[in-house]
Amino acid sequence: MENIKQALERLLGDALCKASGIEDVRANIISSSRPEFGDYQANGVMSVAKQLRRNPRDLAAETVACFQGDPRIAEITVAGPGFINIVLSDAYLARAATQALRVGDLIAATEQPLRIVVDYSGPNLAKEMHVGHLRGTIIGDCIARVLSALGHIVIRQNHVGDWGTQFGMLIAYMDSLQSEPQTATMELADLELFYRNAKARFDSDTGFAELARQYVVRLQQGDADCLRAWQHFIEHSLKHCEAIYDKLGVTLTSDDLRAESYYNNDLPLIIEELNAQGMLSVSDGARCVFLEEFKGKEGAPLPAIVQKSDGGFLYATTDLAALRFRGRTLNAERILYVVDARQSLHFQQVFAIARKAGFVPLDCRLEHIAYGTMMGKDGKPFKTRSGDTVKLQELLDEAVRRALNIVTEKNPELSQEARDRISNTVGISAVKYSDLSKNRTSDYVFDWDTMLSMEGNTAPYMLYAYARIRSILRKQAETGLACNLGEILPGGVEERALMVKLQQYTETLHVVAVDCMPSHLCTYLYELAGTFMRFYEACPVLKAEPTVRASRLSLVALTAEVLESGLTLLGLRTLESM
RNA sequence: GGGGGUAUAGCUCAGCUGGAUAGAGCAACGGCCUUCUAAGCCGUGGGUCUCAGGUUCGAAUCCUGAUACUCCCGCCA
Repeated sequence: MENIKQALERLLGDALCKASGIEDVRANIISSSRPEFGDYQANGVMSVAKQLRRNPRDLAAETVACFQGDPRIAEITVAGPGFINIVLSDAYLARAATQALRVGDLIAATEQPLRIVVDYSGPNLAKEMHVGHLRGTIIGDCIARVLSALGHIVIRQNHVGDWGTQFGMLIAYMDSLQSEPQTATMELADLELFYRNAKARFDSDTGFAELARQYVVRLQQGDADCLRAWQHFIEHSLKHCEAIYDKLGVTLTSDDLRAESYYNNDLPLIIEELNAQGMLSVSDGARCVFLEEFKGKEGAPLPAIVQKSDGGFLYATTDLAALRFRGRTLNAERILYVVDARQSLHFQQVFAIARKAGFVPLDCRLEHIAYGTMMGKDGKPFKTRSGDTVKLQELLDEAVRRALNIVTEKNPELSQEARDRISNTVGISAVKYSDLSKNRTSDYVFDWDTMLSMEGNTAPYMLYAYARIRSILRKQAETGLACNLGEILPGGVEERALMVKLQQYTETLHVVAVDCMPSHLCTYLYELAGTFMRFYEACPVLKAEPTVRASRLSLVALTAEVLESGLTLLGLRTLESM
């Protein structure tokens, strides 16, 4: 269904076409930059006027004259050098809010549902998840939730790293501990330690290193003992991931797993197909694909290596196999790779090769949803003092601990159980929000205080707004007085502002679905919460006279629904009280 | 050497793709709890949008150049 922004774009676009005599011009509608300019403004007239060398104010006036009128619009005026300012009618806003509350469909589904593969999280199972895995996991999860809510068919793919040389080393090490099972179990409990110990042994003990290499070969040849050991290790490591997903509230399940090893048998076929199409070249013994659009130094062609000189395959090969699977078997129409921005060249190459080789249909959209690198406070790539990464588990524990301190300070009367429950939600939400609210594409500075801050533009602010709302509705229920929810009436400025904001929820989600920027949803929800807070300060609900009370209660109920929906799409849990 | 990215308030970041007086939060200062949760609300101060040019009615946004930081560039993922 068309939202108001789309409707304005269409109506004023038509008017602008008539006034200018040009087909296909955009009215360029945005929500107004300042409240005195109305609710929406059209910025498109001026660029068209420029094109036609016409006076922009005259063209704006003509556009308004050509505008056929619409009951949803109360006022439409030309302003400044050629802006068109639009004020929505109070009656329409109240009616739209009433309708949304009554029917409960806050989100207008897309008119063109697509099969969309979202590849995200993809941790390396050789190690424990660290803070660097946070972004991809929660951004991907948010995007998947939003696309799904808009009616797309979303296929989540967790492309975990479970294959390659390091696994030979790890299972060789695990076997070497077989004689002391207790040590093995203990070390496996701390994957990071296990990896470090294995690596140390690998680096210092040449005999062990040789053994590890043999394990890799045996593993790839399908040796049953090796596979069993590998399976054991993978299952163990996956439990770590699942514990994190569970704690984070990420929707990924074991059904979404499609590990690197899944494509193992496809890898030789990829080489064959590329070869059959004449796309392969051999350079220094390695099999490469050279594409014209990628140039290295002095215009020299830039290779993408798909098979090493020793016959081994590389991650480009695996990614090609995954693309082929997604294109041909999953029948994806859009494929999103939520992966670190540093891999952008890699994906450009892989996408180009896959297209040329016909692994994916021509009209399949391939997008690298790149996110920025995590930096230290010094502006250099992030490392702790000891040179390690911060485990994701540690970050989440610290977040919950800090939240508990705050909860205890603010609400000492609450039971231990209640404080634990609240601090768990507040702490985890704060971590997720502080990441989601930043521009996905920029690098970001990892800092405990920023990451775990709970004031201002943070998840706790929005959870607090939500809890206040629930509290009003609870109090109303406690009075035992009947109050018919449903009819929302035009009200004062704060109520009006809230209604305007509420009906912008759908248009926000459509933007997020296109650009895959969860930060836009964060900004919207933050503004919605702020708008509600101002309404809350200015407009008594329960103490208002009956007609106004019923209307305000309905508005409050609708705000609760939108906030709850939006926070859920961000992947945050809500609280009834805090 | 080639290519990509970033540079906005003391700090962390927005800025809807060229629009109106560049916005938030934190930090600082001041005001608001006998009224639905003060994790809140209102107000004050804080800016050469890295620098230098250019394009035009109009630039933080586009183009050119410079500087700083960062990432990637044939057998790791």
